[in-house]
Parts: sequence; C-alpha cells; structure tokens
Amino acid sequence: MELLRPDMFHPACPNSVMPIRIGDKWSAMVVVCLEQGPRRFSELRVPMHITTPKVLTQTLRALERDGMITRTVHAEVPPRVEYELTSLGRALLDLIATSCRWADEHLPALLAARDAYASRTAEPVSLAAPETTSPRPGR
Amino acid sequence: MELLRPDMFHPACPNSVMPIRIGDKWSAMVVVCLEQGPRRFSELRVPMHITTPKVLTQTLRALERDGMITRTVHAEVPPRVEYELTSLGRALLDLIATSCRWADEHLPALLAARDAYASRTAEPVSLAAPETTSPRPGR
DNA sequence: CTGTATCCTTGTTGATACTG
DNA sequence: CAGTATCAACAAGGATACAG
Repeated sequence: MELLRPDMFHPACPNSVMPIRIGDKWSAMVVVCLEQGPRRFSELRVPMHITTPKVLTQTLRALERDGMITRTVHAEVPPRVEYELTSLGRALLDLIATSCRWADEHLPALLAARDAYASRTAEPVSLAAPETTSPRPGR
Repeated sequence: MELLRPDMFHPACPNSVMPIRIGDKWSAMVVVCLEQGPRRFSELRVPMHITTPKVLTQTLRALERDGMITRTVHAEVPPRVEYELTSLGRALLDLIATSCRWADEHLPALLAARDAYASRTAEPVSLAAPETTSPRPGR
C-alpha cells in the first residue's frame, strides 16, 4: 500500500483524491483469505498459487507494517506462525467488498469497451466524420 | 486497470475477490480531474505535475480503451483535443470517492501502525514474552 | 498544442537455492 | 514449517529530443 504525496495535487484539482493505493499483486487477496479467521503461512501460500515464499513474505510484512494483520509465533516444533486480520484489516475488507460489487456491476461494460476499442484500432476506418471520437493514425 | 485472472483463486478461497486493480499512478487522479467537465491535454498535464507528455498519453489511452473517457479531436488550428468522462467513468468516480472516505477515516491508524512497526524493528527489544506478536531477528 | 520515439533508471515479481 | 539470500526477467515511470 503506497502513499501518494499531497504535493502531487495542484490547488486547481480537487484535493480529495485517493491518497493510498493497494498497489501490489497479492495484498487484497491475502486480506480476503484471512476473512474467515487466522491462517498459517502455508495455508496462504499453497491455495493462493503463490509460487515462491519470498513474495508471500513481502506481502505479509507490508500488511503487518500497515497494521492490517498481526503475526503470531507459537513456540512449538515444528514452528507455527499465524496471521490474523486486525480491526483495520477488517475495515479494508469492507472497501474490497465495495470494489468487488463495483466490478460485478461494471466489468461487462469495461470489457465491451475494450473489444470496441480493439476493433476501432485494428482496421483504420476511412469514413469517419470530423469532430468525432478518436481516429488516430494507426500503429 | 489490470484484470486479475480468475485462475489465481483457489476454490478454498472466497471467490469474490477484487478482480480489477487501478494499478497505475495517475488514472484515478485523471478521472477526478475530469469530474467537473471536459479538459484538454494541457489542462491535465500542467496542473497535475505530470512532467512528461508520454506518461499522460499512456494514462489517457488506457482510460479510453477501458471506456472511462472519450477523446474528441476538434478540427482547428492549433489543435484542440478534449477528454471527457463517460457514464462508466462517472461510475468509477463513485468508487474513488468511497476509497477517499475510507482513507480519510483509516489513514491515521495506518500511519500509527507504521510508526509502531518502525519503533519495534529499530530496537531489538529483549523482554518480549513468548506467544506474542512479531519478535523477529532484526535486519 | 498534442502528441511520438528512444533511452534509461527503478521497482516489482519470480526462480532457485539454502537455513533455523 | 517458515522463512532468507541472491539473481534474473520484466514492466512502469521518467528524461530528452523531435514531429504533425
């Protein structure tokens, strides 16, 4: 989760711009996988198809640093480490759910737009009227 | 906006995971800057502190491809190109606003967690009890 | 004014191997 | 089991120069 610097915003722009970004590949999915309760390292790595432990470690460390999860080491052999959502992590869960609902609702339109765009850029149509949308020189 | 592949999700994991990601640095800000109406290329580049036109072009092309904005070329000299939100782009505006509200509410807690984490990892405290959170070997 | 074309630096992700 | 260390591949972001 990366913080965007306020100095990137000009006074002319609305200043209530999303100041953070869940910028990495796995964070949101890890949070969702912790929804039902604490999970061990392997219980996250294997089912999520994360091939290497390094990537999962990075993700978990970042989430722990930002107060989204706790990391608990149990003094046993073999070692057992459990990760669990904090209240802040559960709050993030709400935001993720909202994003999911948005995607459920609007993803079809987005995909349709991509198809249309691909069709438009594939063939350089010659009968476009001026003052209209996007007839650019083809690549 | 990057699509996450469904095959990354295991049946054991909840399947309603956020399938898209506003993964780039400028998209959300461009969308917000278009909230009040159409804007020209320079009206976006200059106030947003985007140093190079290439980056803005990439961002605008991606948003156009995904159906979030339209690009209109006016047949004038000097050339005038205006970008405007579509209904889908306005829908995204709602999601961004929700994310902003989340950040307003929870960013202090996140920053506090970062401070606490930095303090924890800076000094290798020696009086930690077992079965507790995160005493790792320091780096 | 509105871009495009290269080049370069950096950050992110992943592969492989090894450790307490 | 739960990681760490190192290296390699790739993509994103930006600097600079140039064009329609």
